[in-house]
Amino acid sequence: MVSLPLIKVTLNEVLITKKNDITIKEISKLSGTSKSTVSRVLSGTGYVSTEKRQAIEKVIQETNYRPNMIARSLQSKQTKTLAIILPDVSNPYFIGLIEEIERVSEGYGYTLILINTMSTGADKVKASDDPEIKALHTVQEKQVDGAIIIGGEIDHVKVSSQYLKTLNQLNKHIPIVIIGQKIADCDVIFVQRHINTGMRLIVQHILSLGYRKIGFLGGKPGVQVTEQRLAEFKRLADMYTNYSDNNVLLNDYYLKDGYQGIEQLLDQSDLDAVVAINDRVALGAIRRLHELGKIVPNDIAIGSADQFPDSDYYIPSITTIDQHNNSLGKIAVEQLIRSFNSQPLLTVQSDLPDLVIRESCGENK
Amino acid sequence: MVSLPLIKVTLNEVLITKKNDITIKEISKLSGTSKSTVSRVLSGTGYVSTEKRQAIEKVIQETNYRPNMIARSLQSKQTKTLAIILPDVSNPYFIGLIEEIERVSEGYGYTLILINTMSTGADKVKASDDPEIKALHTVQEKQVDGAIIIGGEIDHVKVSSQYLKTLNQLNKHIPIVIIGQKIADCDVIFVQRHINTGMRLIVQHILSLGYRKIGFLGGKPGVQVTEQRLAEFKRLADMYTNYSDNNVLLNDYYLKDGYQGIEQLLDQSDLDAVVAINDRVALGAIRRLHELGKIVPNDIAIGSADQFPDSDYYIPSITTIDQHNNSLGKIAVEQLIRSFNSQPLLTVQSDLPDLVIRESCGENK
DNA sequence: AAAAAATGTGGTACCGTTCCCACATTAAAG
DNA sequence: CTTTAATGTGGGAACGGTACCACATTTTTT
Repeated sequence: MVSLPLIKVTLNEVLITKKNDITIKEISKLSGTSKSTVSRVLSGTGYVSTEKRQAIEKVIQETNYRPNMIARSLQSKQTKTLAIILPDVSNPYFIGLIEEIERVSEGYGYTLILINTMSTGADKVKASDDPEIKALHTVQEKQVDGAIIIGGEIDHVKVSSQYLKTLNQLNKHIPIVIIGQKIADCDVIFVQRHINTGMRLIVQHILSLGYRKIGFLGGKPGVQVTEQRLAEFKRLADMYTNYSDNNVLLNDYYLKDGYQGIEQLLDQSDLDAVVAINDRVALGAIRRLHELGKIVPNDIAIGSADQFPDSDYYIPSITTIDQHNNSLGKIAVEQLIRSFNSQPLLTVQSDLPDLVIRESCGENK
Repeated sequence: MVSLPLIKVTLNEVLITKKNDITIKEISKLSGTSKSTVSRVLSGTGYVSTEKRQAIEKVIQETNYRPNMIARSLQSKQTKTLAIILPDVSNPYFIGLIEEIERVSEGYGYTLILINTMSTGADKVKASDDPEIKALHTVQEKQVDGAIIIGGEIDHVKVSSQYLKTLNQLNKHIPIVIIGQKIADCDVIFVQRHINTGMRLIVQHILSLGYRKIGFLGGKPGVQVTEQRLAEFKRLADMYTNYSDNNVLLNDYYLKDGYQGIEQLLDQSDLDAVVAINDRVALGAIRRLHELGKIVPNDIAIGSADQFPDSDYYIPSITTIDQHNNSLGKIAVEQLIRSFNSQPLLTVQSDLPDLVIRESCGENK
């Protein structure tokens, strides 16, 4: 099959003068002063005569000079850069967080390095090939001022000891914030959600509507968020319904997991309501049910424990929990900044998760 | 209202030893050699005796030493860093691109700096406050090796001259790739899609199903992609249907634009099919129609010109165009790398956009 | 009017690397 | 057994800034 030229790239003949940027030395020459004086003008500290200041500013203007942050960082030992490490940028949960972290960092004058660990195609042969450990190495090498880690290895119930060792080692040199549940033997700063509250809200809502045959769908086994939500689900289900392990199916967090999982779950158990781990899984399930001729919520109710964007536009719209995830991003950055300034970290207060009642669980049964 | 403590942050008493990283000098001292020899071991170039090499490697191992990339960058004049500048990370079109760009960059040994220009709350008072110009300044200061720009100012039909000036100036020093439609007086590398083909495919599909009263919904006026798609739509609609300007409503790219827009569009014109600018707008429209008691596609067909993830799970699933957006990310990075190596840029070939037939346009009318 | 303080300016060491060069030493070639 | 080549090693300049210090000039205080 011949593929036609679709993507056009303009061949440009422009010679790119690589990094021949103007330096502070040249500014001083052009303005008839010294490096020191230019530096003083740049930083706005120390004494500079109005005369020289204006001359220097004029030259800076004309030459489009901008200080070289690399040189500055080498001297000052700070890069004004934060790193964010996460396993999957395309996950809506992370996207909101990235956006928020970027926004807040920018406000404090920090630039963001993005490391997507799932992106690595490398096989996990040597420990140094582990993309998550590699990410920590990058953080160290690039001399970032602080790092935020979300999900991935540290989110597992059992964290690899090699990873934990590297993490603790790194944390001696640069402050690290983890957005996730606290783990033992790890002295980094944790910013965590109250997982249980959200799960309780959605289960109680479903119970209040009269459903008593409730299942649990999705989430990767061995991951903290999954296991904690499941534990809370079990606790409540045990209390108020006829709970059985057949009511639970764990696989993963994606659309396809809801899509494939719902069928299997209904095969192994007779249910009238299902709590999905998040809106994506819920959507997958709803879609599959639709194809099987079952209407949500009339034939079966689907609730979700974690709101993702857009789910209010689905048909049916999804009854879910707003975990106020994005606020975690702001807090994470702020704790990092406090840490830079040797300010004590605060125990932050925030709104509780909210139940968002929409269509997918229906009205009273 | 009292807000209960939800987010817990562990107060850690660990003193963070700021950036007292071990240096090459200390490695040389500990191993009884010189800076030069250590450097040679690190880079794997030049002559080093097996004896000394092993001694040095042992010390490196024990001390968890990692070379300081900042110092290295200052000397080598390359940072092994790329910047990606875009207006809105939460836009699904951009997310796929970010993921792909990160993946490919990582493969080439480059780290990614993420700059989200819409995130800035700053008012556009002075030109230097313009977040997009500020982003270019960051790129210059951070000495990145190359930058990729997607959307935003350069995607407008009329680009601000101040911005264009800054962009061209920057491009003299570092290679820039723009993923978007070519604009005049701009010598950066462009990677562009064939917008028209996709629009033609979806319109032809809708025509082939028998619809003749076709509208166009969504997209920000003044933005190239919108205007080009609209122009192609008009051309085809003029040819095969009874076209009127009332059949078109432009607003923006988001869910709410489809949601609000569809009602207004149907008020001003009697339509039996609508092409939305992308799947998000399509979903918004479908949701609103659902609330108004109109079934898609039975009462009205909704097609889309740009596929976003997940839209195959919607009810109804959306008939759309796969623009193969993600491949643009790979190409962008590769052109940048070629540019670093002074290799000529290639006119890349790629698959044509594909029509993805699903449910929202129905079968034959 | 002299002393003290405030203001203004350039020189130089340093940050942690790499790279070039000079100098040893050993091995191979004549 | 000398000459040349290959191998091995450390010293020091450079990258582009900042920060400290010494010194010169002006202004203020006593």
